[in-house]
Amino acid sequence: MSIKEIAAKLNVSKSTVSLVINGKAEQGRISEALAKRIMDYVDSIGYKPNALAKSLATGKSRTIGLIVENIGDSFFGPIALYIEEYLRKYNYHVLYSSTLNDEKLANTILDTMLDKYVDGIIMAPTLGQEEQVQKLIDTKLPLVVFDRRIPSLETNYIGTDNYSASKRAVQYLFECGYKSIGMITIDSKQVQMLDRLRGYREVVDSNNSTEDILQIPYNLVGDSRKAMIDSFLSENSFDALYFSTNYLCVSALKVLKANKKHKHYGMITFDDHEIFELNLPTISCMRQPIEEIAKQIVVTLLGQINDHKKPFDDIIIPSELIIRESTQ
Amino acid sequence: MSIKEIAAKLNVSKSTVSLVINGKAEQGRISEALAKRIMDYVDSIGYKPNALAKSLATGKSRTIGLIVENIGDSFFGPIALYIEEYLRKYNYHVLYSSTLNDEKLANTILDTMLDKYVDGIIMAPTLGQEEQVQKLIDTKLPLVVFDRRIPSLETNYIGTDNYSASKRAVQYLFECGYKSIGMITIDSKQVQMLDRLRGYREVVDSNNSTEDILQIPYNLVGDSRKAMIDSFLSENSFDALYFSTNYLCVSALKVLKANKKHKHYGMITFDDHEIFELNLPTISCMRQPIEEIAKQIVVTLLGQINDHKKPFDDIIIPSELIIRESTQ
DNA sequence: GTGAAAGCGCTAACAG
DNA sequence: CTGTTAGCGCTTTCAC
Repeated sequence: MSIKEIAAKLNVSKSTVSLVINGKAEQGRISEALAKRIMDYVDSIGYKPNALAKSLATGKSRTIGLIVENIGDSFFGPIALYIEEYLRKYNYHVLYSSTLNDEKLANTILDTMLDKYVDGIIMAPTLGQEEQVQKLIDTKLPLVVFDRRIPSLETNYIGTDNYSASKRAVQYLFECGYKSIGMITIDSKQVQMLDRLRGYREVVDSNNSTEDILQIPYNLVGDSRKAMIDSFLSENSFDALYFSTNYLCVSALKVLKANKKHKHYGMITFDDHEIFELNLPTISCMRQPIEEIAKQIVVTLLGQINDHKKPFDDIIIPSELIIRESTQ
Repeated sequence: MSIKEIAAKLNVSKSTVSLVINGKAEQGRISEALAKRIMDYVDSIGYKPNALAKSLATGKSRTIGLIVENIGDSFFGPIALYIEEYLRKYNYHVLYSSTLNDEKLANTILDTMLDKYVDGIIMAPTLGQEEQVQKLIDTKLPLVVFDRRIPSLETNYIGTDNYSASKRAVQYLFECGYKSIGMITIDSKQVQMLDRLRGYREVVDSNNSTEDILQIPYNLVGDSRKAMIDSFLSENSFDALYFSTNYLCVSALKVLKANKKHKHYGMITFDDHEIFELNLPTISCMRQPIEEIAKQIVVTLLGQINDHKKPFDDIIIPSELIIRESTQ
């Protein structure tokens, strides 16, 4: 049933029906009686406007594009859930895509989202997307970048305090009495990873200790990754480990479990994981407040949508040190 | 830039441009020279058609609605990732929503997806959605139900062999020499849970053992759930435990870790979880082949989209018994 | 107070 | 071979 048919049925014009349906009866100076008659009929047949036609006419789709690295992982999955929940409150829907850190794919995704006329985009960009994202910014489409900043770009950003949280984590290891701390991270130019690395270096230096860093290629997974970690542990003699992200720590736990020759290390990692509460020992970490991040993302995006000239936000939400058994 | 402007610029008509752009130059009997001239221009200005307008005109949105319980969890997250990847190959996009098992919310979500004119829906229904889903089926919109079947409905379904996999799991515990097996499950009418329960009961009976079942309310989480498990363990004297799903097992592991008075149980659970490989002991499970499930969902949905009269599929993908240390 | 009409950008039948 | 035309369903301005 379309607005046209309703109009025909009621012997009024399309525009009258449209105005009433959209609560603009007053402004359209429709008589109360007519408005009620229309509303009653509309309700009785359970009419639903065609969102597509509406979007085409208004230029607003009430859909937000969400581009993450991997919707199935323990960081982006929950983030996506919260984002969806907050957006729903404002009657927005979510079109999502995972880039799997593939720059080409990420750009294709961005293009198709623009085709679909989303009202805004939330993204954790991959490396090498500067140019595309700059173009996106130039279109003035409301945009929020999160998790991984692209330093050269001026836009809204929400993320955690990677550098200082990293410092706090490593400093805490020293305070626990560990003398020599190895770091395992991803061999990536992603800013948040570089910041975490920088934090580690500074604290190690200021404690007059020596750096021991293992950088693992991003796409090296499974056994090859474990093998790298295994030999890193064998060839060095630190007494504690710091991981730049949770899945590296999980890999290391698997290595430690499989190869009993390794000693016990003090351990702390960036990002929490359900495993860390159950492992023996339980694992200390710097936890990002995921729900808060999601909330700020939505608030910032809606702010931009409602006022295109709003100055960009740059919101840093501190991570929290969760102390468990691995740092005792 | 719109098709109209291109037409004006090139002094041809809109329809000519439209045909060429959609690769229908031949069928529209456009001269090769003209087609090339149009394509060259279109490429040079990087023209992108407005997907909204196209959808309105064709009635196809190339968007699929995905409705799950929780996009952030360890089952639906990865499923969503794979579904998206397969769908992308066919140039479809995904509009997703999490129901959090709330029937009202689930129905609202369904409604708004229909408004957006999705070309098909993939859903794991909540309880109490029979009526709504039946209406959906009546609309003939391509639909695939997965994970949780609604027995009264005739439509496409993809899921695992809950009943027989459950039997295999429990039987395996008996074969390992355990005599008395407790089951911890969700107090839910969801078919897959009932099937798993039924599998347990039958095997326990056929082994002349006794049933010991703890049914936990779905929305009881955190400490209250753990408390229930704790007292269940204290009040009974089985030597092995069977869990109907992974997060219940995770809760139990936390209880066992916290309360050292409990003995060691043989354990097996439905659904794998990254934790199970790392726990001490590692946990045996029945693993659902997530990628295969996602693939079949997409294949089935696309089949239905391409041929509305295709008979419904009902595909059961067997789960796999993963034997680890907890059953030794 | 109400309705006619133009327009959002595209498709597709049909006429030349 | 190519262009005209009439929609898709809705919004919104402006004239009556």
